Amino acid sequence: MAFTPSLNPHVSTDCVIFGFSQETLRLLLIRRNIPNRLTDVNDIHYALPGDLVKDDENLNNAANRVLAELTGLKGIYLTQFQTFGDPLRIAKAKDRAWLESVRQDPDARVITVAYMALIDSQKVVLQPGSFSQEAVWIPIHEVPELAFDHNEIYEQALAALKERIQLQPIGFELLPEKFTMGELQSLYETILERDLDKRNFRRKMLNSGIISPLAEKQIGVSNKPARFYIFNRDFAQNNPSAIYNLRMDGSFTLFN
Amino acid sequence: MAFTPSLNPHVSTDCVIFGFSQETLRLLLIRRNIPNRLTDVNDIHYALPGDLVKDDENLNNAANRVLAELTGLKGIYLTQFQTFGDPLRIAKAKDRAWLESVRQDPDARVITVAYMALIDSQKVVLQPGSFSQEAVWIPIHEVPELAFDHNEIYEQALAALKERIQLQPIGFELLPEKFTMGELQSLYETILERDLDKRNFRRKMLNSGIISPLAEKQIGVSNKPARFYIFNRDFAQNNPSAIYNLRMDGSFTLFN
DNA sequence: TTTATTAAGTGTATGTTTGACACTTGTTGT
DNA sequence: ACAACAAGTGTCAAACATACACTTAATAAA
Repeated sequence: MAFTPSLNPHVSTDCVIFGFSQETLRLLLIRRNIPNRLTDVNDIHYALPGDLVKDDENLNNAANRVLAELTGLKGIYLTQFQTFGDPLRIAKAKDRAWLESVRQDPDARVITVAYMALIDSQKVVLQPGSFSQEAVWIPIHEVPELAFDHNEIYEQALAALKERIQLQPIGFELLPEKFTMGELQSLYETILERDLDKRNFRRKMLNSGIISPLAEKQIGVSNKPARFYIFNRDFAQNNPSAIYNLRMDGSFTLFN
Repeated sequence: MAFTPSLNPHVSTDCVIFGFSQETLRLLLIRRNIPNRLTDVNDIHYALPGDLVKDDENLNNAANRVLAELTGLKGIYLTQFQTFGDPLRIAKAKDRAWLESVRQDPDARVITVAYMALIDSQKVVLQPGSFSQEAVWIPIHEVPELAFDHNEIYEQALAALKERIQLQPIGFELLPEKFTMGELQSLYETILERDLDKRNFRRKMLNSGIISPLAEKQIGVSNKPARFYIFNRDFAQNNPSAIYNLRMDGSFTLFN
């Protein structure tokens, strides 16, 4: 029986992984050193971490596998946000030489399911990369030109993050267990790209019940030590919109 | 050169198409009459409309094509909301007999990019179906058991609709050009599954600037005729959160 | 022609939340 | 001691949310 080769596309996942440190939102990227045949100088290629989805693997598992291989972490906040499938999204790639060196068919169509991950970057010990790969944290305002359509994917992820943080208490995923009010506010200000009033922010957060103060305070800082707080994960799950001042009838308000 | 058959999955789009008529939110489904080999009685199978993505087609185009073939409509509100890719989502299908009758490899993996469409159901003249297919509007509370994992997809779509209508002025996509305040409120009440106060609803909608009153009123109704309003599409695009009482600093409130 | 029925349309008073704003506190470093 | 630094705190006015009931305009029925 004649077998007609399948024209089915490949399916991959790409992970847009956000971290937050030193008052800066950062992106975890893969860096490759690739010899450029023309210039004989090593080009540096950055890309979102990702991989083909395996035959027996569902999409979430594929994304979790990519994340775990890279960071060694499991149980991270990871959510699908959009699927990209332009027929030419791979063929249009600028680093075509590299593509040809890596794949049998550089023109093959690849549809990618993009995920957004939020991690406490302090937890991450970047894993030694397979191949000549290396993972690096890049501040979001310094993201270079990426492979394929990864710049677009990243931009969509950032937009999705900005939107979702206004609806769900996901900011805490980017902070350590114990955090100060200042860190929390700085995180929100960074993502939302605007200043928030310290007293109003504090009032809303505390009134919401979504965080609890600890007795513990900072030590060794050369100013008044800040109190630590923890995120009430259970409370948040039972009161999905708590931080947004949920009213009795379901409406709510966002932060000022 | 030996050719290894590709194990790549198929990729399809499925469309969850919502309409609103007679105070009821409805779903546009495909109905097939399939002879059941065992019972020799025709089974009725319902499914979400969908199709494989063609080689040269991007995902949005594929979804738009499915929608246009079914309804004859273009330029409809259509948005990707989630991708489903469990390896067994097709193989687990209950109507396996049908699957075997239709496809070479009933076990082949299919990853589907699900879209949500909102249409003014008055505009739709359902197209004569190809094959023994027929499109039908089913009230959302009467949705039967669907093919594959389509019940799950539909439920996710409904949840996404409920969430998005609280953030974006998309409800108008389900209404005719000219609508009454009562129709609009009824639509919101249906989707949000709760009653809204007539006076407060009216005040918020009008203050928002997102709709404008027309001189025209209902005729032939056996009660005080309602005024018609139109959706200010341009205004809404320039003021994305207008209906939610956007404050000067970006925060907003939802309907009460 | 009167009366009933139906849904549209309208205003106000009270409580809550927001938004704007500046000084004091507690720690380390000099 | 004191300088530097970020943490932490309270109030008032304006805007908004919530709750609530009667009048109006059309047709249908008597």
